[in-house]
Amino acid sequence: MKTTKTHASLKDIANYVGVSISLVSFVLNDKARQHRVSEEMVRKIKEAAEKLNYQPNIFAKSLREGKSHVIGVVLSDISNPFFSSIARCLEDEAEKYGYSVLFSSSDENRERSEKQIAHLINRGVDGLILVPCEKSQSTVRAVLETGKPLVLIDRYFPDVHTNYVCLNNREMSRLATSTILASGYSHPGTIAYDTTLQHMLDRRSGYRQAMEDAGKAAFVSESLIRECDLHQSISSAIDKLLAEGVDSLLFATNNIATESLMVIKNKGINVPGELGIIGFDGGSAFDLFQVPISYIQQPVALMAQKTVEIIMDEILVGQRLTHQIEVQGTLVIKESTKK
Amino acid sequence: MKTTKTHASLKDIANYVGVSISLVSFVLNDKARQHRVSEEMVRKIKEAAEKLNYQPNIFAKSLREGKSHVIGVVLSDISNPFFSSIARCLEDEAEKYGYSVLFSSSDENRERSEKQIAHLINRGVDGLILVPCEKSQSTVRAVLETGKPLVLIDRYFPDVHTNYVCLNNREMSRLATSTILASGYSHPGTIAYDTTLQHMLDRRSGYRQAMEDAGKAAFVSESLIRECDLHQSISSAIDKLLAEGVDSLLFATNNIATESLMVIKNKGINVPGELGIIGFDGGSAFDLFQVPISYIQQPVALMAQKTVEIIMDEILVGQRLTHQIEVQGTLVIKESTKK
DNA sequence: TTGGAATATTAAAACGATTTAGCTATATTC
DNA sequence: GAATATAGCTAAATCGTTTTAATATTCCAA
Repeated sequence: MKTTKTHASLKDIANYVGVSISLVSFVLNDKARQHRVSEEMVRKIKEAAEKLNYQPNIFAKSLREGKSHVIGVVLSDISNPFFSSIARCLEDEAEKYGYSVLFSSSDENRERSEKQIAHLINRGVDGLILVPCEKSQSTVRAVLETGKPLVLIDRYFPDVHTNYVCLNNREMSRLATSTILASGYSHPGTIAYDTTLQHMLDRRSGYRQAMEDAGKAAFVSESLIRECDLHQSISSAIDKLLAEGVDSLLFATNNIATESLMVIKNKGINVPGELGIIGFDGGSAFDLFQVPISYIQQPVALMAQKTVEIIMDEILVGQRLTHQIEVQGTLVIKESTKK
Repeated sequence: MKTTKTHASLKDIANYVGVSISLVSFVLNDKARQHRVSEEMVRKIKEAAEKLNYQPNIFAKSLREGKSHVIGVVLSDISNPFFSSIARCLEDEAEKYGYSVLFSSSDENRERSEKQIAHLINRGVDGLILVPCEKSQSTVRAVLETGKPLVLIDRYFPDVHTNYVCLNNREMSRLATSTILASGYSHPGTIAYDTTLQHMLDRRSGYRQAMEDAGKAAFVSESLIRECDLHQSISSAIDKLLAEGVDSLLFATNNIATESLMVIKNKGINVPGELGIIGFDGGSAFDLFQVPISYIQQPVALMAQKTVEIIMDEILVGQRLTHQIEVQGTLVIKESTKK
């Protein structure tokens, strides 16, 4: 017959064996030697723990240590393939340290993200991993002030001194653009988000850099779009760019790429003949297009690994060096850029 | 100057105002009236709490109440679009109750999922939402025995009496198949996973039902594949089905569909002319194919809502009725089935 | 003037684990 | 034989809440 009592506690074991709670605690925390517990007692207590199926109460432990063994993560939207793959990798990495991960989706909304961060901190997370949204410098600074370990991922603020892990966005964008040029497209354009977020600025500036390097500074054709009504905006952005004589496009994110490809397909534009294309982030979707799409690949697993490494260092060791890591992307060339 | 002390406690407020801890607790938990705390005292305490920026310590609270206000979720793989969209909806629903969600990806591996479940229970989650993997009836039963609120989602076991929320798989599959037939395809086949999981059996049996109803029981062409080496298996599965004279296909999951479309594209097969197609679950990917793909749409948000509703009922009210919910899918017809 | 309500507040136990300081014996040293 | 180590164990505080039972004060009726 099962009682309502959920689990055996140290006390239960202590009573069962007929010793004090302290002794049981010592033994089960591998401090038996340190506290000179006799061999026989160790055996007895371990047996009892086994028999009573002892599981330490995590609430009590957390209360005592002031640690939850949970990391909080706020990202844009976990249903976005790029972020869900990051999520998966973060989960796997954290597990290696015995840590769990609590996710929140901010939808790029600053207020929402602030609430979520506050909520996570109240939840007692031991550290925070953030994909910060636009103009959230003050939010990030506020987190820094709490002293909670913090790592930004995918994005960073040049004017906020924090840990971060992100792609070498500028360089990858430059490389992609110069690759397009080298493939024989003379007028590449780009579509990016209309945001002040640094990773986006970097992706745009990489494009411009390549154009300058090619002596084409005069022909820089960028379309910036807001995230709302994405489909609508993309459609008119593409119209505009084509009217300007663009013969190839670099898409700054996977969402932009997906929407754009839809529009391009509907317009019946031929890729790569009429239009060359490079996207950010791969994904099976891009291989289903009329022709496989070239793309800039982000080493998501590595990014997650570095991120968790940094945060665990701070949590466990109390390390306080600032790590700012730029990981290298890979340009994956497929059919969409072969004129 | 900031002290290392993280946060103000009830004690700090009590000292500040010069009253007992109990009083502060009453006031801050809105039990002032019930405990006849004077108006003035309520004001003073609330002010002090505000001033000291009081945040209740969740560990202490959890230890006391035996509740964590966290729900654990074990699903196949959070980086799979279907599950990440479920994840997102679960997150949103749970938030309405002030609950957070802890995700784990089992990779359809039973042992892995068992560890994760144990880990989540140790973490003190108040309930579990599971996408159970094959042959994990005993695991599910074990969870039931702990008394933890439990809801299965997407899948269920006919021989285990649990809460679950899933699609009317059989009916949707039947409808999809009969729609294919009605569109003029005479020899539909299906590709599904080689598993004993009920949702997959249902999807297959729906197909067979439709074939029977159409008097075509004789021509039932199913290819079952294992999840490993998905791409390879799919390729040969399609070869086999085509050799059998299949002129249209129903894919039992989004992963199967994605892989299959890739193969079909590479083989240069014309859709819908040579081959009609219906998939499970939509996704922007399917719209990038040569022709938009018809698909069975699952009401993911509704499923998540029902799931969380059931589990919160058990957690908060202690309700112990068993809810077994089948939600209705929608057949979305696009070009891929228009012969 | 004594007893009983009603009001306003507090003390203390409990949740379960960790850890410091302390208490017995017995063993060792000079 | 007295002083001191040492081995083996326990008591009790602590983390921050919640909640029950108790206390103290006032007020009113009998």
